[in-house]
Amino acid sequence: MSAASLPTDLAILQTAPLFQDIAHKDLDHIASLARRRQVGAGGFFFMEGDPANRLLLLLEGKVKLSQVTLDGQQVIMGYIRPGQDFGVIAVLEEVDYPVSAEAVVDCLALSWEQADMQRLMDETPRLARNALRSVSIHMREFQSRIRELSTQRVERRIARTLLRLAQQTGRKVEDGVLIDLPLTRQDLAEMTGATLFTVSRTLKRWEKLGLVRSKRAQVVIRFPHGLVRIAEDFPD
Amino acid sequence: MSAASLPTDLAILQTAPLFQDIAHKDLDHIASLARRRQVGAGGFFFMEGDPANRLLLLLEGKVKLSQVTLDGQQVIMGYIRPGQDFGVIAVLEEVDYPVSAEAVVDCLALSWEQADMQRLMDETPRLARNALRSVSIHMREFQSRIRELSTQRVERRIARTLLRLAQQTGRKVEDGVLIDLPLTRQDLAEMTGATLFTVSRTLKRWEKLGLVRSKRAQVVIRFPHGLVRIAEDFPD
DNA sequence: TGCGGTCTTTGCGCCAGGGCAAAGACGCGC
DNA sequence: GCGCGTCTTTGCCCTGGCGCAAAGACCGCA
Repeated sequence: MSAASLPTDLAILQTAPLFQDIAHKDLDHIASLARRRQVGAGGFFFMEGDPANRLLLLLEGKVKLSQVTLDGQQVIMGYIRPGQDFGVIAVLEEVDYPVSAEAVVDCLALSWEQADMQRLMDETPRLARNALRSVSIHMREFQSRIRELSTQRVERRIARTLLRLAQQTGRKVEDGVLIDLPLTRQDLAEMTGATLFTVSRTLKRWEKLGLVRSKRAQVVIRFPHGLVRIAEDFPD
Repeated sequence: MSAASLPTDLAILQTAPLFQDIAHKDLDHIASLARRRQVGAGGFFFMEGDPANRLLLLLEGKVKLSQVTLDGQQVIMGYIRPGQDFGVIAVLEEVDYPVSAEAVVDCLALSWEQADMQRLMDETPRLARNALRSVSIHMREFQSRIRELSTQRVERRIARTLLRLAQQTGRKVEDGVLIDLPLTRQDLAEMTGATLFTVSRTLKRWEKLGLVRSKRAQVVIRFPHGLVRIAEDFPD
């Protein structure tokens, strides 16, 4: 199951924020401790509530992090793209994953066992600091979402969410920026604290205004400035 | 301005989660690098947007962490109580504090400079891990709030918030649990994503049911179970 | 090429909770 | 003990967005 790292792995490790400024030879050692794991679209790397014992780094694909409420509603906490780490919480003992990690397309990831990663961090303090940065960045984003959910109305939140997604996983296409994820109305609703219906109506309205173009599970932003205007915090 | 650590400081450091499992002599060294800072009620330890260059540990008092939206609305991200750290983000270079830290009563804190704390973490890996845990705990709480804001209605969110506050800063009094903070309706609104008015109406309703007792800037929970019932996630 | 499952749209009704105004109530400082 | 500023309550109106139902649209698969 586990394998010696391939050259490609090392190349990605070098660009991953988690391993920023780590010496080349250390990186080699780190890579040798990793295990590769492939998960098909729809599969899970781990589930909310599982004991957190492995830290992961995505090499290929897209991973959705989400929680489920007791009455079954899903809430999407974010998406992970190649080069990003997830499950960092696994460095701490005695904790469970607070989210589920689902492959939304076919995925490939590296993973490290808790004890190994702890040892690595002890030997390479810079690694610990990088992990702290990774978590802090997520925290910032969560703070923004709390602020938005507390103070802004749905239309604005949807606009902001689309812009954020465009920035993170956007891909230039002929007539705009394609959000390069299978993204249903339902998904958008679960990211914005709205309902599927409201999202659908909102996108339709924007489509008529020429701001976006959308199909089944796909959104293209044609006129980002229009969305920015809607998303702006300024009182108009 | 800076001073040799007092015996009392050491005592608190030993109980602080940030310094859990740190050897006694290391703690001594850590304490010697700390600076003490006193801030009166209403004053600020730092403001949102300031360059984050000091990590703090609260010794006495209560600190409110909040953000302000561009149009001036405040959102409360949480309260810090003695023994807890804040501004941990200051370990990272080139970042600003994402929140403001206001003393809601007279406060006393220790603080460490960025460079010192980085060095300490390099020397004492356990310290880095503790910092990671501190941030992770906040992150969990933020995830909960996002989930709540996305899926639950106001009454429930207020109930949950009161229960959380009671657990964190509650003090047993004759007829229930006093939330030991100056806590206005406005504050509660800023923690729950509601309006001052809705909070006021809700508390009044609960007061009539005998669940709480409240005065100007003060709430006492008289029948926690009642609030729990309201806060439960179960579909009734 | 047709079938079934998933995703999307749209109409209609409804109500939780926001916004505003105005009148208390409290408590601190002088 | 008075006065003022802050906090709280309450009434009234209004609407954004949810809930539901039902009909389409799209896509992959056999």
